[in-house]
Amino acid sequence: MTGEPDVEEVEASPSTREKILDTAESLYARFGFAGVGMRAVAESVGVSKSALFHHFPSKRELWAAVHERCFLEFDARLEAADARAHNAYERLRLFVESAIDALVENPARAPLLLRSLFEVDNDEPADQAARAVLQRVLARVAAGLEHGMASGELRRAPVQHTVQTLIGMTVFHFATGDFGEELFGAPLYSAAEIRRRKDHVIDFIERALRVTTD
Amino acid sequence: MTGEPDVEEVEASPSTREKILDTAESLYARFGFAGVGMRAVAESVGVSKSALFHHFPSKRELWAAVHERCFLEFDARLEAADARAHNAYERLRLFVESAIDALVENPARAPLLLRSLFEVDNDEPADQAARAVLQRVLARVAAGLEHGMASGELRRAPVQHTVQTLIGMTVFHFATGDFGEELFGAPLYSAAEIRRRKDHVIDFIERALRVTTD
DNA sequence: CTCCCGTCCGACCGGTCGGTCGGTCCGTGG
DNA sequence: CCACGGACCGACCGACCGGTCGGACGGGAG
Repeated sequence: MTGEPDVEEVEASPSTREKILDTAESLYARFGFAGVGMRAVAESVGVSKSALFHHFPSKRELWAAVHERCFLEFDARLEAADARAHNAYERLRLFVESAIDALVENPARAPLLLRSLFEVDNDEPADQAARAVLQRVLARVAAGLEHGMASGELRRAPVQHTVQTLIGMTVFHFATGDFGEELFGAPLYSAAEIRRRKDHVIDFIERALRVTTD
Repeated sequence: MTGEPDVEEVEASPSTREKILDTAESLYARFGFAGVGMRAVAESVGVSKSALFHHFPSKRELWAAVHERCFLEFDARLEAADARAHNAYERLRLFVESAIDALVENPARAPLLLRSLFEVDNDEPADQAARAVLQRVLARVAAGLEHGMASGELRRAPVQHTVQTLIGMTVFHFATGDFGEELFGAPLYSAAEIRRRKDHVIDFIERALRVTTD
């Protein structure tokens, strides 16, 4: 239980395993856990189903691995933003910008993250590690908000509700792929539309949360 | 009363069909289309699978019927709110309150609505009717925002982005069932937490969108 | 009474699901 | 040279999938 025989990533075959994760990521993002069979993943990667089970012991663990990798990337972005910020409001702004950057860099991430937030896969032991990373990400955002409110830089508001609102404004928006494009009549992930989303979110949270001292 | 003109629904068997819709609604909300088999629905309702196919010709049409019923209820709420409002900001506030009321009345509605917004089931002919109702709901919200901005009651902002934000603040929040309760440490659907959510959303949109004339 | 029709059922169909198994191929170390 | 182990494959398993079919049951109309 403490430490597995083989150390972390052996990195012996970066190709196949990573390709499986990439492929499964986009498939799970589009169709969800139940909507994607191991055969579909294998065929899409270009390997046999047996090879897939050679790299991941079960479907659930593949799902969990995909999520954990996604959350880790997300966490790294927010951590960098955290360190770069000089005050609470700037931290909040950087959180939003880098979260959207991370979401936009890989269009599968938003739907994937959204699914993990509202689908009832929890209490699954295989997902535990990924859940832990996700909790870390959310705790970082909550801590940023709490600190800003305590110091008077941000308006006092229920922290968890604000976290939920921030997720809704960022993750949800970029998760509405086809529907969103139909609503906007333009590609959701174009540079112009991304910039507009960032500006809108930042404008919203500035008016709603920032305490103007000048 | 003897020979009634059977224009309305025959309503001969309100029991079974409605029970199927209710059961399928909560199952689809939790596990999605691919995650719920017809056997599971039938067993949960307490009828045979054949009876299920007697009332709905296919799984896809059951899915569509569940969604259409949900969206129609939603649309009725927003229509009532629309008629009750005396100005643009009050309309917006009533939209939020009645949307949350509709979401809270049946905990399956938020996840169901969320799924239909970001899952790629569109271009399915069976879902067309439900999609149309959904479009009507969104058009109503967009029209309310546009009218308010044109009359100067609301701050100018990209309408579609604001619609997305409103959905994110309401639907997404109540769709995060288990996860949300874990985050809040309290039942998401308790009266107190619902009130808090309403207050938070209304506070947010007031600061971000309302033009104060006084 | 018979006939019909809506409601519901058990049994069954071809196909797909996650997962297993035996075995092949190949690079590496002794 | 051979032995070994990781990567990979085709064939297969029982369970389950959406959907069909023939018939049972019961109440209302002729």
